This record gives sequence, structure tokens and C-alpha cells, in this order.
Amino acid sequence: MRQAPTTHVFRALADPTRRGIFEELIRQGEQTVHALTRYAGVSQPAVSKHLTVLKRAKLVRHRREGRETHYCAQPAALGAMVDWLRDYGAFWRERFDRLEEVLERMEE
Amino acid sequence: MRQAPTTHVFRALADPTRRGIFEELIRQGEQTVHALTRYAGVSQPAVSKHLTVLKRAKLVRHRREGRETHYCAQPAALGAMVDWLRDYGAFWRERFDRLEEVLERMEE
DNA sequence: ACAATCAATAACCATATGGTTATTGTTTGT
DNA sequence: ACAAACAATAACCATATGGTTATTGATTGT
Repeated sequence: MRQAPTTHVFRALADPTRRGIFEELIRQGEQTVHALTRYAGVSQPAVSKHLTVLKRAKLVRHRREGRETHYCAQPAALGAMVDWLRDYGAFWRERFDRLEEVLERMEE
Repeated sequence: MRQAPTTHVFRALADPTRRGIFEELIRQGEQTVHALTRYAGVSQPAVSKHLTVLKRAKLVRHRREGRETHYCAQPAALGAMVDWLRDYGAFWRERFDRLEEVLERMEE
């Protein structure tokens, strides 16, 4: 059974270790697998597998540079999630007000 | 290892069948397990288990009425996801513009 | 009273998942 | 040339997951 892209994104971010890796890439920018392994608290192969899952969801992109591989976040893939929330979550107010503030700050 | 509430929400919505049940509850409002089973395309026990997972994430609430149980969506639990997106997804523009449109329409 | 309906639980199963250690293939520094 | 470093892959393992059928408990209609 082929998975819809939305499901790929949701599933990829469902695991806390994997979400942590993605968050780290957002915060710190491009990182090598080595650096991410130091951060993640699991083995290097585990990190590589997580990165594969994130890559399948298009949440990360990689760039080879000699013996090291640099990964960076591609937050555009979060679009699927934002769209879904707009469709199914926007009925409910409040939290979106705070999001609106963020948007206003972004206008500056 | 205890799971953070954010992880509960992400995990609950990662499964397509479960997400479908939640979407149905958002769209159609309160439903009995029976009605959801007709919709979901899996067995009644499977639906019950999915509802348990959604309940753990506080995405649904239930109300007993005689022999039937009525479930309804609690979209407030999506707040965890919106917050997370604001923190890690808001760096990136475009899709948020469309979300902004939604917010503007909601002003009316 | 009793058959039927509804929903939860139990018991089970196959597969997916998240982790490990070991290995391999490159690339790099000396 | 060669040892070390980096990252991917292989092989493996325990447990979680998503499904099933069977059963149970409660409620309802006749």
C-alpha cells in the first residue's frame, strides 16, 4: 500500500528522536551525520536510518562533501501538515490568534 | 519511557485510518462507533482501538448513551501541533500566506 | 423473557519500527 | 602507503503496531 505524502510527513515527525533531529537541523542549520549523532543520543546507523525516513518525507536534503554528508532541513515539506491543519484544525480559534501574531511580526 | 503530549498527537495522526476517523468526526460531528466502523473500512474492534489512541492524545471525547458510545473531535488538542509548527515551521514563508488568508476570512 | 445490537476486551498474528553491533566503501591526514 | 574517520548498509533483535476473529457485558426492542 503506497503512502500518501501527508502520511510520510506525519509519520516522520511522530518519532521523538527523529523529530529532535529535524528540530536540531532547523535551529542549527546544516549538520553532518557525525554532529547529529553526537546530538541525538543514539548510534550513527540509527541516525542514518532516521535521516532516510526524513528524506523520504522530503523534510531534509543532503549534500555529499568528501567523506562527510551534510544534511539540512527542508521546512517546505511541512506544508502538507499546515494544509491539513488549515482544513481540519482551523475551526477552532485561540491558538491561531497567537500564530497570527507571528505572522504580523514576520511582516516587519 | 513516558511519551510527551506532543508525541501522542503526532503519533495518533500518523496512521491514515486513524486520521481518517478524526477527519470524519471533524466534518460530520459526533458519531457512534457503529457509524465510524461503516465509514472506516476496518472492523469494529479496530475502530475501538483507534479511538482509544485518539482519546489518549485528547483528540476525541466520548459520551455513553445506552448501549452506544458517541465520539466527537476535540480539535483543541491540535494546539500542540500548531505550537510546534509555529516554533519550527514558521521560518518558512509561502504556505503561511495562504493560512493568513484563512485567518482574514475568519475575521468577517 | 429473550433475541438482537452495540462497543469494549481478549487472544492472536504478521509486519513494521527503532534500536543495536559488525562490516564495507570512501575519503582524508600523515 | 596506510591508518583513521565518516556514513551507509547488513544482519539481527525485541517490541510496537494495526489488523483479525471470538467473546463478553450491557442495553434495547418485541
